[in-house]
Amino acid sequence: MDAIDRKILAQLVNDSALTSEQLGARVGLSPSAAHRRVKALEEDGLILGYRARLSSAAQGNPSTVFVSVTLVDQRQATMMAFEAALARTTQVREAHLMSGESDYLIKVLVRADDSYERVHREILSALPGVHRLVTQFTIRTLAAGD
Amino acid sequence: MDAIDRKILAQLVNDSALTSEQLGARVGLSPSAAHRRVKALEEDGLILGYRARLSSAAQGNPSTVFVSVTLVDQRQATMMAFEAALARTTQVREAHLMSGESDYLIKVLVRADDSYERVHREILSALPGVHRLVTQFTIRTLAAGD
DNA sequence: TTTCCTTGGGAACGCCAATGCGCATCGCTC
DNA sequence: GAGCGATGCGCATTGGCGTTCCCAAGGAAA
Repeated sequence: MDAIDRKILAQLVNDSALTSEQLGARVGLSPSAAHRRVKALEEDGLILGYRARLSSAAQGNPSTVFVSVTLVDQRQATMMAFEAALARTTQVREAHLMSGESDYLIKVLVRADDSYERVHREILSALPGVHRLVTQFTIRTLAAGD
Repeated sequence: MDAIDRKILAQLVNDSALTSEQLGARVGLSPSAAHRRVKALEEDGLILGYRARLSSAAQGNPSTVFVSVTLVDQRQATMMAFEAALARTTQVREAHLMSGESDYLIKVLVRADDSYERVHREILSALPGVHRLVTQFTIRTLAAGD
């Protein structure tokens, strides 16, 4: 991990469809050297994989909702069951165990052809161990991060 | 946009390094047909691009912090200046204009070799138009979403 | 100084992306 | 119901790029 590796990672985070030739030109390396670096970064586990970035339309023009979740208790079994159920939902895109008032902060994407009322009732309220849900609606998202 | 296109998008979101042959096999199409579909999805703007997914180590083993931001006022100039400054930071990975108490909810990644105290003092507090910052720390992140 | 190790560039090889072609299917029109 | 255009498939081909080889250059250790 030197300066060139960091430049390579920065480039590939922006656009992983670059050819080795283009990548090499941007970081000051020959195509073969750049390619070798990338392969090494993959094998070292620094690059986990590659994924397509979808337009908002391709995701159903979703709106983002943040929900603070409080569980009925903080026993390990309760938390594990809750987290396992979370992983099976498709709407929950992020989940963080939080310090402070509530237990979890989750980010939920609600498709435009769906309703938050339904998601709240059928999905979120149905999660095991949920005691309280506090919803924060977003008006506009600036940087999605993904 | 039919069922096959949706399957293709689902595959490429998970792994965009698939060859056309692999992709075709997974969605029930020949390599050439799968390739044509992908190109069409790109040209229609449904696929915005491709990016590498980095390991936590490659990002400096960061911890996630959510910050609720209240601005001094909600004049358009104030909000635009704040948002423009946000876009220039590297630590802020997500930003949402929110309904309710505070104006923005932002997700901040703090590298393990950095300190939130410094980020709070030198970066967040320095953003233009900031009136109040309320920080929520994460203990553990389950699904990063990106 | 010699040797080894790392990392670079250049070139050959093989695979896959990219495209043209023919054909099947579907839907519209007469 | 027959004809026709459009759409989208699979197959085959080509060319570009990923992949891997080899060799050279530089630095560190002996």
